[in-house]
Amino acid sequence: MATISDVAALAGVSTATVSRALNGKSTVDPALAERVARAVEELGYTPNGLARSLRRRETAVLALIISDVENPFFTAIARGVEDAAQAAGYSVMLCNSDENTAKERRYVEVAAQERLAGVIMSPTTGDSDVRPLTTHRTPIVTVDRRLGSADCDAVLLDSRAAAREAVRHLVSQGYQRIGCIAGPPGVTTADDRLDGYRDGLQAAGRKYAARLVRRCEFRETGGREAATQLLTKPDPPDALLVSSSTMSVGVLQVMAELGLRSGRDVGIVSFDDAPWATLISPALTVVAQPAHAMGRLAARLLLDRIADGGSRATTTTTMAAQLIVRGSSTR
Amino acid sequence: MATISDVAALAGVSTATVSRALNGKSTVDPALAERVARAVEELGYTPNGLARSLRRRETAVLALIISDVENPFFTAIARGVEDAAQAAGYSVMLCNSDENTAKERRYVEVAAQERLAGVIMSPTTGDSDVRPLTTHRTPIVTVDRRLGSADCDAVLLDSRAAAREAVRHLVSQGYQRIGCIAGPPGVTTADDRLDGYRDGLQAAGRKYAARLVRRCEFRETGGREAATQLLTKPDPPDALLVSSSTMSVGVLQVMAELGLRSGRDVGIVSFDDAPWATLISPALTVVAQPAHAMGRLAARLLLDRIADGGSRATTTTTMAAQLIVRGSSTR
DNA sequence: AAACCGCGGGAAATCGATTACCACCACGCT
DNA sequence: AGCGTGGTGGTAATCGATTTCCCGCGGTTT
Repeated sequence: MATISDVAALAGVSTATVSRALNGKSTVDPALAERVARAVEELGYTPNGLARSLRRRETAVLALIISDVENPFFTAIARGVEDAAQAAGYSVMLCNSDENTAKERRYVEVAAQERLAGVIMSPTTGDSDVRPLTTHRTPIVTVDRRLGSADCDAVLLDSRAAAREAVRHLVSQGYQRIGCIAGPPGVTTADDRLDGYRDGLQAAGRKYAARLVRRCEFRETGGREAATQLLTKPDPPDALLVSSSTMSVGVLQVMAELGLRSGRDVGIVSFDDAPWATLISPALTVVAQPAHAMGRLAARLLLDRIADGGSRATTTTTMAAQLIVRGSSTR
Repeated sequence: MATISDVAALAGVSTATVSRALNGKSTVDPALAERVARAVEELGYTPNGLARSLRRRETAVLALIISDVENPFFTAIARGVEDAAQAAGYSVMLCNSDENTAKERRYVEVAAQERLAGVIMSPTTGDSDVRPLTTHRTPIVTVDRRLGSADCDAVLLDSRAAAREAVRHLVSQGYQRIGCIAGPPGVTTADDRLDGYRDGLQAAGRKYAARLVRRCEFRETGGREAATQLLTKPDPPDALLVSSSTMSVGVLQVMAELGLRSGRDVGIVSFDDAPWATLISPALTVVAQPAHAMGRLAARLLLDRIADGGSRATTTTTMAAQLIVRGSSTR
């Protein structure tokens, strides 16, 4: 509860001197600095960050708005962001939009109101509203997904190429009816992966069939529903490209319930390399994404932009995914 | 960039009226309110949250300081906290201390400086330093772990009883040399689980043997190291109680490499019910923790305390874990 | 008719820091 | 001796909201 005036009074100096002593901007007589330090110690003084930020018109806090804290892909991004931010002396406020446009919107508003230094986000849809941020010229970097409505740096994965590559692999393994479980329409990665899936089929001279495709949430329950629909009808797919590891949990559960073995009965390739991918049998073939690196890069781009005041032209960085072939996609 | 004065000027009223119109505290002439609303719209005005919080001496933001964002147990807690906080109109700043006392300390300082409304934390050690918060009377609730140094609400799991129960189960299945992989000394859950393990052995008339116990980080690599040490020596344990699902990933990897099958060769019981627990074969026996409920309760307790100004006596809530027996702990 | 009340709204104080500006002093140079 | 000059440190303005205090006005009470 002590303020800078209390410290100044106790040390017998002005508030200006206390401020200078604590921030080391200008030179202060060592004797006075010592008195200030003792007063600070004695009062247990902590500067009021709100007052400081208000006056300085800046904060050392970033927001990271992700769409699902329980998805390991996003938490890996969060780690990357945090590592880079911490190194630069910034703190990270992690916000979970839960794939919910309203919650996302709320966090965008909070970030704007609290005048945070910048925002990294994976937008729930391509046209999420970020106007509260743009009007304040708060720098934005998107990660994993694109934002159509604002011109900002983006760190993406080449989802389309990765999906194409995955299909090519499944074709090469002799699977005939390759299906796809994709994310919800409007989410850029979901659309991109579906496009890549079609590319892959086309490249192999196969026809696209809507009955082999389902779109659902990027969650375990989404994977369950989609897999149930696809695998319990006549003439089911004999291979599936699944768009996230969270979905794959649901897919694999359904397969176990139906007595289907991955690889032999249904070839599976999943996006995201999960820690458990090698614990199951057969091990899961995955499209590994460099999530940590993506987060780190996004944070660096944001910090750059904060530093240079947004003069630099916006960039889009596309990183490559890596197909790791394991047992679930080989007969 | 517009301020309340700009709005006031455009609407032709005083800043006081603008403030009153926007916050609806006192009655304002509908005609003036309308003019204000139009001016706000036209300027794209967003109130400056820093100035507001400074004046009001309060924020609608909580901090949640957890020790590992990549641990699903903690992200489930985060979900619970967020659900309760959102419902009450609060935002959550999620901070990852990474089991690192220095990072934790930093976030504690940031929370104190930013005058956040309250803090929920799982302290990295029992005597983490939270003085910056206590001097400001910022309410604290600990979750999952206790804090020796401050008197605050706590939401815990009865780790000791759960560990005892797990050992009892392993004994009943006929395992003879039951080992334990526990977390680092000083972390309350780690110590509690180890105590429960000893209780369980004692209750079964078994002797505690240090060579069957390893302490390591709550991570995959920790689990790998501990399992490697325990399982590659002569007279290895024929069952293991593992203190987290993250550790179990490492343990199961090592077992696969050594050609050991869980259940038959080495009985395994792990804390935390992971989504992949039923995907592996045999399925993993777990001590399920009500993480989401723990988070929700912690947030409610904190919000109560914020509301009533900290008059209520502190409480400690201990929740029960549930042993879910699957194949990894039966022969 | 005087006194009183309630209410809407403006002027200015306030929250707690940082910082622009200025006064002062000691020192060195011409 | 007189005059910059550079280093210190105090006074007060400032950031952008909220809130206290007070004034004026219309209506009611006595």
